[in-house]
Amino acid sequence: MSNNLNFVAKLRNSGLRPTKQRLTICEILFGGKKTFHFSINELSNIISKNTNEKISLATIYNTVHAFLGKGYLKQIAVNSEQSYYDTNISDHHHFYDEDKNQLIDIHDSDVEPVKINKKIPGKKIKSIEVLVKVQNN
Amino acid sequence: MSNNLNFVAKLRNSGLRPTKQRLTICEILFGGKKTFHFSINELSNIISKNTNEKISLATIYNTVHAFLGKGYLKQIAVNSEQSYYDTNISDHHHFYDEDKNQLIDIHDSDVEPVKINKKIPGKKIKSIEVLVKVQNN
DNA sequence: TTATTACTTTAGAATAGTTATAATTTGGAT
DNA sequence: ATCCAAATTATAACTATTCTAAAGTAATAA
Repeated sequence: MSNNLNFVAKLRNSGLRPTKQRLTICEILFGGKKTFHFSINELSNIISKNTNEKISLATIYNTVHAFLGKGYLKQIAVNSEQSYYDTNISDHHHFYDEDKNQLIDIHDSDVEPVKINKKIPGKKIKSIEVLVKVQNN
Repeated sequence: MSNNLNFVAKLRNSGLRPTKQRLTICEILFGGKKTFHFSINELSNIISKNTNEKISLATIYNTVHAFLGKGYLKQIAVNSEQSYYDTNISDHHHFYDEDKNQLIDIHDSDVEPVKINKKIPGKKIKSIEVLVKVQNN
């Protein structure tokens, strides 16, 4: 609850009304010390467990999409039946544990910068994502 | 049709019965000079257009999964409503054109090798995929 | 305040990709 | 030719996501 005013400002600054639902979701996504990865379903469960409020799935989808659009979240490319998001929007990459279906950060210091020596005419690079799939050995 | 015997051998070697459907799909996937990317839906359309046979969707899914499991295909990590596969199983990476929903190869010579200086205990690296998202500028 | 308006939330329907089911067919060994 | 396990098939079921239209709420101006 402590960051509430910050979140109100954050939302207002980006043209999003600070509704109760959005503030609750902000608190969960950005109110902790650590960043984390989540799917819509996982976020929904976190909301249920940590609050008394009930936020509809539609709103969760809407909010996550809005936050994505504003750059407050990053979407992570994994092959999975569900989409994964990251509250850590800084440049970094991921391990994907195929046994546990779990994402793990690779700190930027642990990867040599990826250099692409090719361009596509008329296109600009929006993001570079490295996914390292791992499995039990 | 020329490669038919090769495909029969290829399938037999991996413990898959060389059925008519699988041979047809082999011909389409591996019979051309160029490798390519496809979704299940696209593959289904290619089959319809290029052959007189009708292969059920279930079989297409089954076959693609079987080929994936045998390492004859690679799955590409993209955020999309559908899964993408690649007949080029060599190490290489991709551009993803978000405007056209289209994958484009990045030849290995166009990327510095990605070096990961971190390990996960008990896990081995299965693949390293770089996805460069591009959009119109 | 209150009224107005545009934005949000919501439940539930609709959609799309994928997987499961159960019956039929087929390949390959005997 | 016969038999059995494997493969194919149509279709049902499932799951993630998006859409819809109605009801609620925040911001603004009077």
